[in-house]
Amino acid sequence: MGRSACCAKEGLNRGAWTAHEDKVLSEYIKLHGEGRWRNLPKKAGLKRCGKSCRLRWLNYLRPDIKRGNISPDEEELIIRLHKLLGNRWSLIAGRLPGRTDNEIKNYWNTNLGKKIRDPQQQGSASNLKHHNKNGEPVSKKAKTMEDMPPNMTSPSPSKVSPVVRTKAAKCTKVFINPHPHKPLLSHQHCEENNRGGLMFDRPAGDDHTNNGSSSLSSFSNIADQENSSSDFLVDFDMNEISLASLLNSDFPAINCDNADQNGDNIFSEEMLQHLNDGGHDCVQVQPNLVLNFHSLTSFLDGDQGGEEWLRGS
DNA sequence: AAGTACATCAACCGCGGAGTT
DNA sequence: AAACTCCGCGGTTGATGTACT
Repeated sequence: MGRSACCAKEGLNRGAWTAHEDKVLSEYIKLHGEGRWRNLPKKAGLKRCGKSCRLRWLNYLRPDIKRGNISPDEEELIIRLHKLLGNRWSLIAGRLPGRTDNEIKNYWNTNLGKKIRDPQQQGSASNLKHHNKNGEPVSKKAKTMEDMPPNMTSPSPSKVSPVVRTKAAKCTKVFINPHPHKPLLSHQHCEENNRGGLMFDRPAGDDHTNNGSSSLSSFSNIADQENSSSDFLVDFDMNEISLASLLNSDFPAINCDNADQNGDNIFSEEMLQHLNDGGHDCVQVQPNLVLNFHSLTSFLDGDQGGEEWLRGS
């Protein structure tokens, strides 16, 4: 059936994107929004295929991209979601705000896959890259922020090409917030993307620009504020959702005041029963049902609940 | 210092599904 | 219903960076 041959056209640029191309694409999408990828390059004046533009935007240029280290919580969630979903990277990425399917796929292939295959390796996979001759783990990226160049965008003297190298600065320090309810300048404090901009946490309640991804932003806000803590609570605030919507949602409304401190159950017994009955397209979720991060992973990790739930969708 | 091996990740490729004509 | 277009996904590749010898 009619396959798109856009990438096969001759005369189109391929390979690494230049800063100029990035700028053109970003500005076009800011003005006209995402979508209509096939016609986008022509209208934007880019010599790229639509697919390439889409990929560049989704994986790199999108403003809500979170770059830098995968946190231990994220890592744990990826592992559990992968156990449940397999290589459905886009679904897994949907559960990790700011992360792209490509990034998670790469992270899995380079770190977690090995870790899973070799369960003897304990601890964060990112610390298990290399071993010296004494068998001690040596992180290939074992640079502290002090070691980072002042500006990651500065091309090395030998590289004056306009091609953008899209390496994110990685942070190897862990900040523990002794006051978990105070806003925390967490790991993002030391993240730096290749465009040279430091990413700072937004003040609580600061309604930053979000181009229609409010639920994502809500989740990100909480994640930003309590990122290092594994016990942030996420609160469902909806009356009726479909399974697919739930799976693809980002657990939008946050209400920590109503959090069940035990946080053991994501869903009520009634709801789980409902889910396990199968054949239902929709479930009723009680308002203010409390979800905690570990509960989500526990649920997904369960023998029945998560899998049944997904099968139902 | 140079060469080699390995790790990382952005980008490409091909396919299938959904939507439209 | 068939033909077609567009989009998104997952697998793979290749350029680059880093560690080791």
